Amino acid sequence: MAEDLHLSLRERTRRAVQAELVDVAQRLFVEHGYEATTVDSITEAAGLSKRSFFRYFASKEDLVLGKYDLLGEQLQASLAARPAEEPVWTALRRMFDDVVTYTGDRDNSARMEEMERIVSTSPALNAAYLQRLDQIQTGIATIVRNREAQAGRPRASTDPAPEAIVGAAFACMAAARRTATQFSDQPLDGLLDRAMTELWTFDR
Amino acid sequence: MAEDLHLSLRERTRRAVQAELVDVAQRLFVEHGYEATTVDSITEAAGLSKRSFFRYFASKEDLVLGKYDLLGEQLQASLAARPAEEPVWTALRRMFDDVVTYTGDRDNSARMEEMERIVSTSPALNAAYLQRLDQIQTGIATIVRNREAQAGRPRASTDPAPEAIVGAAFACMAAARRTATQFSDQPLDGLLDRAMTELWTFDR
DNA sequence: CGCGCAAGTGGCACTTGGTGTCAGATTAGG
DNA sequence: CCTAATCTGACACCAAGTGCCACTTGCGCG
Repeated sequence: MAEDLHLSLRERTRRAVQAELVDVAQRLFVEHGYEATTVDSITEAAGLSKRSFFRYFASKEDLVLGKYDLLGEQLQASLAARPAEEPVWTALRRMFDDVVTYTGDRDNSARMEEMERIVSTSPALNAAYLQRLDQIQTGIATIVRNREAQAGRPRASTDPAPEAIVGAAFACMAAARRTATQFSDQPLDGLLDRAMTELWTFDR
Repeated sequence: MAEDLHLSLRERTRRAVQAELVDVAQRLFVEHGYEATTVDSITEAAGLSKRSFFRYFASKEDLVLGKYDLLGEQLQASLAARPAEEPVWTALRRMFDDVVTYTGDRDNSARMEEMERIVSTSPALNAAYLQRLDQIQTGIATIVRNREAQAGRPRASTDPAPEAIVGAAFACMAAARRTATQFSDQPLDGLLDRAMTELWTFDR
């Protein structure tokens, strides 16, 4: 990792410990399941106290879902970088490109799938996951509002449309992801394209 | 309540106790907040043991969110009752009519709003709420699949569109609800109509 | 009517996630 | 090298659940 040379020793060790904890925990989760793996057993396996564990992660969930905070910022940045005159739906589709290529990457996909199975297995984790997705959507929606204003189509604050279309885009993503995990031969980008295109072909 | 005369005494007392617990708990939640209200304080105020509380509700969350299970079945029934030749989007809009009129009812709206504020205030509750919504959507999506097949447009199981459109409809509902709670003068049905109509007017 | 069984209840101990506190070790930086 | 900020482990503590057991209460049945 060459991207954190500028960080202090403390920060580097902190990240190293954090990564190690995620690694150890993930192994245990795969072996025994999320709920059955106690924080104590993780700390024991990693060789630090329970109290210190909660200094690295706010909660057991946070250890699994922490990366999604980063994802949110990444998506926001991607959308903000899109040209203002681009249609909203297209911009949202392009915004997803990062995560699509990331999950398509062979190196990460194995770990990712494991984690995904763990998340979808545990009700508590799944709930927390949906919560984070919801927060991300809220952030994206305000960017869409800005875009609309910038493109000469200002939206009243009583107009639910921006939140609605962002929610629709994420719904397409969720549907595509679920289908992709169920039928592992289907590539995610194709499914996402399909979902986001077919949505408009429904008759109403 | 005249609808449970046929139930046994045990079942009736059970429901009565359950309702009473919800009532007592809600009062405490409003006064002190959800997290700050312990199960012990609820059981103390209601006059039964903690152990029995968990025989009435699987969890503290369940006390607040239990009714959403009912809502899910209700929505499924509403959608299933819609004529098969009706466009999907229209059917989904009509499906929401029940919940719209229910929340518009002056009697329930006060309690409902309180509960909604409690749910949106507590992260844990909010997460569990989203989880339940997600499950409801999954159920609705299979019904949409059946409808499509029945209307002579069978969908392959690798087609993410049904989940996507259901998710889009629920996204509109969520956006409308949020706007409605923020601007209390705006009626929910109008906002929902607006969200579900405007969604298609976005250029792409 | 009363008897026996199923179901409901309370009390208690226990597990697990998570927090407050404090005293001691470690590190940064002048 | 010394001091102040930071990190750590240990311990006590709280709240949400669960398992277990003894006890009571309502229900069906002869």
